[in-house]
Amino acid sequence: MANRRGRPRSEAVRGAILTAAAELAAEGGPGAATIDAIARRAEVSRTTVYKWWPSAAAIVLEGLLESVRESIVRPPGSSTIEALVHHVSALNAILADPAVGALLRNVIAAAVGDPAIQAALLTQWIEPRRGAVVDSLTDAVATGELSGDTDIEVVVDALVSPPYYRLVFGMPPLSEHRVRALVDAVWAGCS
Amino acid sequence: MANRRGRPRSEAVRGAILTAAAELAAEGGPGAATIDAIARRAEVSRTTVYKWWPSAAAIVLEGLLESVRESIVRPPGSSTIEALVHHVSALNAILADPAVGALLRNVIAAAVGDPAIQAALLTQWIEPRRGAVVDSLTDAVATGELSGDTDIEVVVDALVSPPYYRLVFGMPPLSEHRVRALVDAVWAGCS
Amino acid sequence: MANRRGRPRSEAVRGAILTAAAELAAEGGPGAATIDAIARRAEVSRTTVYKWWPSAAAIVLEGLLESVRESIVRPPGSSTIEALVHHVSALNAILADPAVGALLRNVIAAAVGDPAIQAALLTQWIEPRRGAVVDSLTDAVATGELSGDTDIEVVVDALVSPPYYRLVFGMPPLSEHRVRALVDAVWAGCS
Amino acid sequence: MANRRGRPRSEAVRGAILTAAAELAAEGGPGAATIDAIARRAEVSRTTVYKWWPSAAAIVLEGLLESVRESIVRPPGSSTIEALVHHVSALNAILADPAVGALLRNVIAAAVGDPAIQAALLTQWIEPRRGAVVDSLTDAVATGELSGDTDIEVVVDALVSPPYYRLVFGMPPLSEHRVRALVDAVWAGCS
DNA sequence: TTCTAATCGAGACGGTACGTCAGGTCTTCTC
DNA sequence: GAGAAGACCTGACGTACCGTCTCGATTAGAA
Repeated sequence: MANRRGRPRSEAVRGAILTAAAELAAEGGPGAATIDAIARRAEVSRTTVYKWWPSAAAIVLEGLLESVRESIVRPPGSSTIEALVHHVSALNAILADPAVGALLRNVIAAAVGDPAIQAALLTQWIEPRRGAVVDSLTDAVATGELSGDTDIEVVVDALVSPPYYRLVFGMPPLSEHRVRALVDAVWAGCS
Repeated sequence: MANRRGRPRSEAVRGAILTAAAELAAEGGPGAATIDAIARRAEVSRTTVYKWWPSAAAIVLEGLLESVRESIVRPPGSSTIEALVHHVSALNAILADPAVGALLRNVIAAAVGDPAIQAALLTQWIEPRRGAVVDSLTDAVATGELSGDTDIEVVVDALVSPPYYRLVFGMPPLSEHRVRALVDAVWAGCS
Repeated sequence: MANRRGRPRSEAVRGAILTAAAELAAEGGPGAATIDAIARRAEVSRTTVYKWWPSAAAIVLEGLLESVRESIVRPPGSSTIEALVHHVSALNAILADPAVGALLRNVIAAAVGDPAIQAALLTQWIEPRRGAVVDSLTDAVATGELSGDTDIEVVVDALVSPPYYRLVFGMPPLSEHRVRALVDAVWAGCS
Repeated sequence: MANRRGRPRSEAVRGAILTAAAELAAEGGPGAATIDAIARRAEVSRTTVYKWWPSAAAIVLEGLLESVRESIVRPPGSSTIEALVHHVSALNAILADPAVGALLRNVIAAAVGDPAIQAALLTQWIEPRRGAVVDSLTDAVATGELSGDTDIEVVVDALVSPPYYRLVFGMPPLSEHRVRALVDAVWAGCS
């Protein structure tokens, strides 16, 4: 396997940029996380930033995805309803976290009007998470827990959209108790 | 009756600005609806725009609110479930409308990082609509259709957030049939 | 003689405007004496100002001319040299006065690039004063005090330009003693 | 020898800006030489102009100083009076030149109300020129040509201020013959 | 070791939009 | 008809950030 020639990319620089972007986005909103400001805070040349990312939002998104890489695991040996509660609860906790929530809001704002961010957000954030819920529900249909003519997409929507909705509009996040109530109601309604 | 002094505000100018902002936001996203561009398209002086609105997003929001002023009416003589279907269906239709949906996405993006827009969006758009649903559900509790310990906020969230979720992330809107399935499931789950 | 119709022009308004303009010009230089600022300080409508003067500099000039209307009188029974000293000394005193000097500097700055101000400044300020000196020198030629081939314009220039020069470039004004030395030298040189 | 890092400053850009400013100031007066107009005519970005100069007048002044860098040389082997005639004549010629005269008028106008321009004008234009005349006169005192109690400042004022005076008030410039007469008269008056 | 290719840093430059200010014009009402 | 009040347009202001560019300095593997 051939090693590249030339000076290798500095991991320290990459990390400093991701950190700086995350801090700025969390503190001052999308207006603060400009490429200029990121470069200044990371003590890095603007040129270097432009070399690796196309926009400030792309940096924030990359940091966001890196910080929440795990967490789509279904607890082994759990019932369907428990798996759903687990998933929605975890999602809700992530979005309610002030740091992560602020980052995601910034990325969502940037996705409007930047198709690249939009696509990355969809394929790298939304779809994996939906997929996990879809899997749980598909299993439930297979075992007969759920009727075969259940519209799974609708159920997923009802389960996962409330946390996003509250985040996006700046409403207080759902409590653990309400998450439980939400999943119970939806589950009861379709089983 | 006291007549105002000075030259009266031109309604033509206001209309041209709202229209221009709506067109730009629908066409090119939040990046396109700058105050400069709005003033140019409306053939109006930039200073005039600044005199009446604090930001481009405020213009878009005002136009949006003006264009969907009605539409929170509960059809008379309807059952609770019918009223809910009516409401969610209407909401979904509004958000699925390419023009209105694009405008709202822009406003949502602007609300991140602009507390004034955020507050206006919440009090003038979100809350009235939630209120209508809350009313229907409160009536249902009063008539015994719904159990007294139902958490109404949770039910509202489950009903109204999916259309926003799909709009925000650029997913295809819910079909009429799926709206019906959503309301049925949630209703069944909590009654 | 028929009286004019309509409301007569308010003398109070005119005075307030002239005063405000003079104060602003003296305090903050030409940048401060804008029509907006003058109208604000005089507590007068901008429209009214525009109705009577074409520019801020015109107001300052009018106030300036009004404040130094007299002062071109030759002391009776004086010799030519005494008359010259009197004139240059008076001119120097006027220009050295902080208030008047500041106003004149403003008007001079405005005259560059405003032909109307330029013409008014020349005919209403410069020429009357030069005329007085020219008269004294012409008399001196007539009485034989001065040679007939003296170039009077040159002598006038040498006498009156230093105070303006020092005002325009912000140099300290001539002392009374130096004014005397100046007139003596020029007089000695041409007689 | 240390080489500079970064992209070197474009001399072409600097020259284009100075030229454009000079042309605009000469043509249209101080109102025409705005930074916007200069940038447009020089086909240069406005931000670049702001990077190097604080105001339009500073550009005009820099161009002016550059265009008349030489010209304070005393002709070798000349008598004092010849040196004075040479200097005043050269000064008068410069100020009478339509291009240079217009530029200087603009700068003078800008110096009122801009202390930085005022100071630069004084130290970089006025004082070097006065200094040359002062030197000639000091020499003359040393050689006994001039009395020791001559007030040199006064003599300098009498010699150099007339050309400025005529320029500033838009009067026709002195002819060569009148310059000679001026220097002769002042010299005769103090020797 | 030297060459070579890449990263990284510094800074100039052309742009676009920002929000503000002043100059003017016009319209309406009041004295 | 004078004056007040205020809407509107024009155009320049100075700033911030964008993205591109041209350099020099640094750091490695490859020749």
